Amino acid sequence: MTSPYQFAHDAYAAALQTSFAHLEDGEESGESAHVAGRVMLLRRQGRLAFATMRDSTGEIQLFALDGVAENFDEFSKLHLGDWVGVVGEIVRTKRGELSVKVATFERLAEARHNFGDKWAGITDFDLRYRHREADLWANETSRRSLQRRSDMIRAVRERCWAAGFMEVETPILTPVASGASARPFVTHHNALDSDFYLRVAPELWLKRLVVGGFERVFELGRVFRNEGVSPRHNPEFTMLELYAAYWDFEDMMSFTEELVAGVALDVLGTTEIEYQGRQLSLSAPWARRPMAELTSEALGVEVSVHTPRDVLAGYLGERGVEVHASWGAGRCLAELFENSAEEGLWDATFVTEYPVEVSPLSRRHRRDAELTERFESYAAGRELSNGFSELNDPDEQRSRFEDQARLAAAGQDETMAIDEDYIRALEWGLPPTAGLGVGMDRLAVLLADESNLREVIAFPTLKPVRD
RNA sequence: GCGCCGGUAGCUCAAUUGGCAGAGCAUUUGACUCUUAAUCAACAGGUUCCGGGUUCAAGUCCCGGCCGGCGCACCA
Repeated sequence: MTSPYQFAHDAYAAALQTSFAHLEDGEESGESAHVAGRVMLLRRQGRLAFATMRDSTGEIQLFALDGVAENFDEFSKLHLGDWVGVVGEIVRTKRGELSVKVATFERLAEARHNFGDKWAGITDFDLRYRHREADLWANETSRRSLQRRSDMIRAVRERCWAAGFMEVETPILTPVASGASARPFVTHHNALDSDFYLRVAPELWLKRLVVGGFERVFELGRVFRNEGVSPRHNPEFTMLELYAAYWDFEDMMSFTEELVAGVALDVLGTTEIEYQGRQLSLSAPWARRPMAELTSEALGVEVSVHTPRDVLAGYLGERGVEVHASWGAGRCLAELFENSAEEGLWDATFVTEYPVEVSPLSRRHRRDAELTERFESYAAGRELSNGFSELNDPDEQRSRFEDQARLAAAGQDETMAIDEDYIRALEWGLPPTAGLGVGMDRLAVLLADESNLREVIAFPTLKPVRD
C-alpha cells in the first residue's frame, strides 16, 4: 500500500466536540466529517474497535465496526502513533463518547517508534530534548509551553508594530562581536578567507539604522554567546531589541512595562500571573529603584558609586566575592547589588542608575556623571530586560571602548570589543535615542510557568553524543 | 570548567548485604459487537551507557570515559 500524498481534511477534534455537544448518547448526527491525526490509544474488541485520535486541537474517538468500516481489518492493525485520515459520520456512542464512525480510513504515515508509556509518557530529559517531536505528543505541558512561547512572540511583534516600530534584520555573521560583554562563537568564511563572529547582540547595527533615519526599529532574533549552559542559559537565545529616536530611558521604561504587561495580557489574559506557585505582578507601572538604594537596603549600610572603592571591595570580600584588581567602585557596586538585592526582586521592578563602569554604551546620567541613564528590569529574581538612554557622542564612545580594552588587557574575560564602524556611524549623528533589550526566553519561562529555559526552547543546545 | 546526583527491555520503573536481571505498558499471536489507561491468555524482548579493575560471584564495589539533571562559576 503506497502512502497517501494528501488527505482532504475538513474538521478538527475540538470544534467537533463543541459543535456536537448536544448529541445524546447513542444518537447519530447524520453528518459526515473528514478528520486526521494520530492514533494515541486503540481498544480492539472483536469485530469493533475504538481509537483515540488526537489532532492539533484535541482528541476525538474513532469508532470502527466490521461491516461498516470498509477496511476494518487494517484499522484494527493500526499502531499507536500512526497518522490516519478518517471519513465517517459524527455519532455519540451508547457510553457517551463523541466519535467519528469510520466509513473509510487511510493510514497517512506509520510510527515506527512509540510515544512512551500510556501513563507516564516520556520523562527522560535526554530523550525529551533530543527528540522533541516525540515529547510533544507524550507531554501536554511541553505542547503548552511551546505554544505560549509562540503566542508571546506574536504578541510582541503586534505590540511593537502598533507602537510604530518597524521590524528589521541585521547581520548574525559579524566581523566584530560587540554590543554586549560576552564571549562569541567564531567561524570562518572560506571565499572571503576571513573569520566571523556570531553576534552577541544586534545593538550596534540597530543604532546605525537609527542614524540612517529609521526612527523606531526592532529586531526579534537569535543571539549567540559562548558561555555556560544552565536552566537559565542557552548558548543561543532570542532577544528583542528596539530603539526609539527622541526617547530617553524614562520613556523606554514606560514602554517596557506596557509592552511586557500587554504581552502577558495577550497570552494569559492577566498581568497578575502565578509563577512557580507564587503570585507575581507584571502590572504597570513597575517600581523604579536606583541600584545604590536597593543595595544599601539589602546590606543595611549606605553605599553608592561614590563610596570609596576599597570600602565596597571590603563588603564584597565579606560576602566571599573575589574582587579583581581592575574593578573600580562602579563595578564593585554592581557586583554587590547582584550578590545582595537581585534575587529578592520578585514582582517586576526596574533597577536604575547603573554605574558608568559597567555600562559602556549608555549615556551618563544627567544628574551624576558616575552613573548612567540605564535600567534593567527584574522579575522572579532574574534579569528580564536592559535599556538605556543611548550614548551618542562618538568621542566618549571611543574612550568607553578603550576602557573596555584596558580591562581586557588587565585580564577580564568578558569585555566589549571596540567597533570602529560603529564609532564612525556615530560621527554621522545619532539623535537622542533610547534602546531596550528583552530576553524572550526568560519572558517565555515566566509566561509558561516553567523553571527551566529548555522547556520554552523547542530544541535546546545539547552536547552531541560521541561514540 | 568544578562539585553532587543519575543512566537497567521501545517507554515508565523494580532488583534486600555483592548471589539465577524482573514488572506494567508498547510490539507479536489468540479471545472478545459500546470501549475509555478496555479486559483476558500466550510468545518474544537485555552489551544493566562505554572501557578497565576487585571478587568464587558485579546492575550493585573501585578507577577512567560518555551523556543528562541540579548547584557553582560565567552570563541574559
